[in-house]
Amino acid sequence: MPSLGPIGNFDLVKKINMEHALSTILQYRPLSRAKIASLTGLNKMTVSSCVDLFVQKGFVVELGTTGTSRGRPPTLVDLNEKAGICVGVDIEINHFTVLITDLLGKRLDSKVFPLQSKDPFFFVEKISIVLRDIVRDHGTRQLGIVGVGIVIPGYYNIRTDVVDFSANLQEWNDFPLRAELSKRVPDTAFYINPAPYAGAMGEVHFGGAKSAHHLVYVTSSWGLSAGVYSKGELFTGSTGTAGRLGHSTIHMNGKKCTCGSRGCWEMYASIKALYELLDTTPQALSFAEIVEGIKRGDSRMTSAVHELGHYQGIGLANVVNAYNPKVICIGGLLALLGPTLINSIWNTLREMIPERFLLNLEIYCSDLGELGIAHGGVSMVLRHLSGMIIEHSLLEQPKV
Amino acid sequence: MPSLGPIGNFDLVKKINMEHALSTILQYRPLSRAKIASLTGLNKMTVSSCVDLFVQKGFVVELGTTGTSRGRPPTLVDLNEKAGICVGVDIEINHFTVLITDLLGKRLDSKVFPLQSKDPFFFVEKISIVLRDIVRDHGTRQLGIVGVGIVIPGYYNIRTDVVDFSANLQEWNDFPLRAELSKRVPDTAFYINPAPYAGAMGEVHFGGAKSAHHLVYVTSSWGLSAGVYSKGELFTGSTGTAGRLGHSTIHMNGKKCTCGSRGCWEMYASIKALYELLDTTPQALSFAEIVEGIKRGDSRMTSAVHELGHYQGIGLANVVNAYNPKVICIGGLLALLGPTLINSIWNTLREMIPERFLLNLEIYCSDLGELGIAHGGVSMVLRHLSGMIIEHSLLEQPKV
DNA sequence: ATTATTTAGTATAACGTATATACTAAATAT
DNA sequence: ATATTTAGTATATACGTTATACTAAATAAT
Repeated sequence: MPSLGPIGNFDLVKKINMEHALSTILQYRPLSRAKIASLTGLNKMTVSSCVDLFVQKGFVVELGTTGTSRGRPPTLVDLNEKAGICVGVDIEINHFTVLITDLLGKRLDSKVFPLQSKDPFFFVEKISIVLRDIVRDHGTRQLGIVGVGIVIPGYYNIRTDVVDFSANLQEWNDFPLRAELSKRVPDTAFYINPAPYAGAMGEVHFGGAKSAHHLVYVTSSWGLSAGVYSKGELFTGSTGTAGRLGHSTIHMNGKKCTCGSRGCWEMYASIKALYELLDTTPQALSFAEIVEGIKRGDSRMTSAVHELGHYQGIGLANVVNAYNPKVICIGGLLALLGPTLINSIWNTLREMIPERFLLNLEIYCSDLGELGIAHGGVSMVLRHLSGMIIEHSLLEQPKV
Repeated sequence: MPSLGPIGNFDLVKKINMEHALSTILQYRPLSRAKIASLTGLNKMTVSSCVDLFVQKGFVVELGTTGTSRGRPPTLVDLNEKAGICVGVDIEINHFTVLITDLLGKRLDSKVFPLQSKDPFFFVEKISIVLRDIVRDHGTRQLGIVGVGIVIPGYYNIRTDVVDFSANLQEWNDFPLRAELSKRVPDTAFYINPAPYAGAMGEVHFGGAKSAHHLVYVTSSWGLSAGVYSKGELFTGSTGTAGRLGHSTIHMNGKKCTCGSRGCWEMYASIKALYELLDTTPQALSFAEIVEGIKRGDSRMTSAVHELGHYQGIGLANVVNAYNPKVICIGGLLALLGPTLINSIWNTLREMIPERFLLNLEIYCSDLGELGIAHGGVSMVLRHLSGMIIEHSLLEQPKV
């Protein structure tokens, strides 16, 4: 049975219509009250009462009028993007990145901090200091810190609310990340997701997959894993480890993997595999040099990437079969290989899957760059923006 | 952006609360109005007004009072399961099964019809006659035919509304099944889904996965494919072919498959593969005899099933990684192999996936039997029952 | 220049649903 | 026989949407 949500009453009606009005503003901003009414189907008065409340609380601002057509010129309204800030934190093995944005997701500041220890408490202490500074600097805004999106290099158990890594960073296993953060930085909303989930959300919000209804984002770097976004929300599975594709088998009895199994996709289609194909090491040949070589048309590197693309294609064929996405986005370092990679992926896909099942599919490489995953963290926060604004708007409403 | 649904007004409030009341009746029936109020959080008067409307329209009946506790004895109300009927149609290659149930999904009648031709029009004409008879016999009930759930041996494109098979039954490709059915049997709701999707819904509604939030149902017969049920709804993908796992690669460069690719799961873990392992044919050794042999403890057959289970396990490990389900249900003929199969599946899973990711997982074989898939078709209809009852209840409401 | 027309937005009263309060109904416990 | 408890109903109230009538402010037409 799908859960039924809240019961119907005046509160709910008000909230639903505020949500309609606000979402429309966020999507079409700036626009007039009249436009909101026609877009949403809401009554003019309903729109006015909602918008006026937002304006009164400072979440929405009235811009001037702009008379283009006939009749009384409309008063444009827009989100007050300064009414609060969002924070995205991208944790990697040796460092973490903190990104601060306004309510539109525009970068205000970002900073990289080294992680000298693999102890999760070391990270928690360090980020707490950073966050407390941010709260001090921005806490006076109407909304203060809307939330903090934490992106972790592994999985987070959404049932038990603890970290669920396996191989790398074993020290983090079973660490109650949210609880430890909340203890140190109270009254702050934390949203925690694995990197590929954040990547998917970032692409939908900021990247090339805007408003895609069915997206699979594949982080391809030293490891491989996927974030699945479907019909407006993440597909997490029962505990939050859906999309753990790096260790799915594409070649049983194949190469031994660090995870203990054999023939994992990761062994054939990650950067590690690329270096094996090139029979060299990152020390001898940096990844940037490979990217450069591809652009130059270096034949040895190109053919290695083609072979890598073939293996990527085998795994992505499984992705197509499993999730039937509309869009596949390649993220991580391998995204820099661009069309060279994509082409050979397509070649393999066409060999493996009947044309019929490929008609509705696009594949592209992310171009959000360095801060892409941190922006994904911000998008996890922005997803809750309208709910938070509505909550604040209904707070302390003076009874007449 | 998640779509925002209807705007908030009195109609919506009424519908939401009717939905709460009715769903509670369906789930806890029979029960009193007071109990509905306490379970839903609705006001007593709200519950009364909803229930009274249902009773007046004949969808809900008042049973007698049952005084157990102190105080005025409650009046129990229950769904009037005779207020309409549901139809499930399970199409297979050579025949189709029609199941008629009451509003609780209880079998009223079922019948198997041969399919002498592979022409989809042949099927459509034949089922139309059957359905028109059903309409004639049951059309007078309050709801008439709530809907017809059609289960097809392949995929259905939910974007273009046409059949999307590939290899088997190529004649059906691009056939606009819903349109052709609606043309012949008007004013009837048709719900069309592939067999594994229906299987998943059937298990959630009638089988061993009741109210599971994350289920993957794997039909294992001559082919393999999966239906994914997550958080109260099917995971369909963008066109409706998600879960096409029979042709996902578990052994690249492996056995050539009928689909043109190589190393498909289906080549190693289906009944076809079992017969290859046993080096015999269905003519020489029926599947029923194999099932019998397993129960008897026949060592040759048992070891073949163990090996089959190993290959099933490899594919199911990929299922666990991809979808992170709480429950995996094995359906189709291989479900009859029961614990023998399940045990070796578990052995392989434990070799391939860290214990941490298996803690929240159950695997079982479906025991819904012969009519399981047809019941899945019925569950596709029942999913719309409360909505349909509410719609009918609000129809022709006399204005005061 | 004046008037008609068009579009934006507001004021006000009516509508309809939930809800609180007071009530009746019907049982058991004292 | 009375008090108490629980179920369910009757009635008045509260409140957000909504229809109607209105004001505001622009352009187009005369």
